[in-house]
Amino acid sequence: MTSRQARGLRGDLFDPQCPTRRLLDRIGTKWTSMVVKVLGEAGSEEIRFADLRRQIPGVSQKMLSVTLRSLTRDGLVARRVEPTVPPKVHYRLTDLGRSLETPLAALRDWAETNMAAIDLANSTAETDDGPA
Amino acid sequence: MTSRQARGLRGDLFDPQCPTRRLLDRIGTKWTSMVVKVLGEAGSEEIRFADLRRQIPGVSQKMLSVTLRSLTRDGLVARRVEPTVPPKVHYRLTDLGRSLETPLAALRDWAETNMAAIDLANSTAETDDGPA
DNA sequence: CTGGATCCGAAATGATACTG
DNA sequence: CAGTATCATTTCGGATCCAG
Repeated sequence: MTSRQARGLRGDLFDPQCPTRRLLDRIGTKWTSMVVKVLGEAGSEEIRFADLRRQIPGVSQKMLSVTLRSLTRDGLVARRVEPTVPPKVHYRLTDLGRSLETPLAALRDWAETNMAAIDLANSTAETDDGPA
Repeated sequence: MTSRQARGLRGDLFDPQCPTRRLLDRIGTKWTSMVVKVLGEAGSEEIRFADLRRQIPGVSQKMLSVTLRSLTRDGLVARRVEPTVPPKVHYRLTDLGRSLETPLAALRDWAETNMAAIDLANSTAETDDGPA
């Protein structure tokens, strides 16, 4: 291992170990932000696998499973199994997961405010009919 | 090619009102956040392609080009060409791009604060043994 | 110097079937 | 119901070559 971390590399977005880069790698995956959002809106209430899937249209069983396992491993989501037949598995955000909601909400807010501008920029670039 | 625009038949067709997903698609790509950060730290100063590349260790010429083109098309980055020989191309954040810095900084702050907890959760889960 | 075009391998995603 | 395994497809990222 390098000693770069010990050098106080916190802001170094360029290091593969940079926390921001790694965080973006995680929440940048297709379904993660949606899962966090759905679980976040549920507050401290738990949601079952099937319900979660129903609330995230388009997600496959596999990808939801993969996403949840990743989030659980990261300590952002808590998983509780009811050993019944058939089994029921409940998910909820941990405190750590809930703490992510604030910056994620800021990003969401920015997105909702500015995606229209981005779309406009895209359509403008396509037609290239900017002001003469 | 319109790789991002021409795909809307499956992924986000059901979710046209969630721009967050699309934003994360963009800033989640490997080099975007780095480019935004470098350009952001430069303030309103422009940075040339080669300088940008030098400040982002590991980025290939192609990916920097692709990333910049994407950001430019999105209206987050402004591109100015000096028609000299050899040509010089300068980049800087637009106002829209700079506005993204705030939520991005919030995310960065969260990452720097909490990635250690995520790493801890991971190592705990891996051994499933827990520290005695 | 800039950056587009193309080929290739790796990783993410998705569809389907199967297990406990 | 929840989750895994397998296979096919798509996308991403990197290397290289080529053009203005």
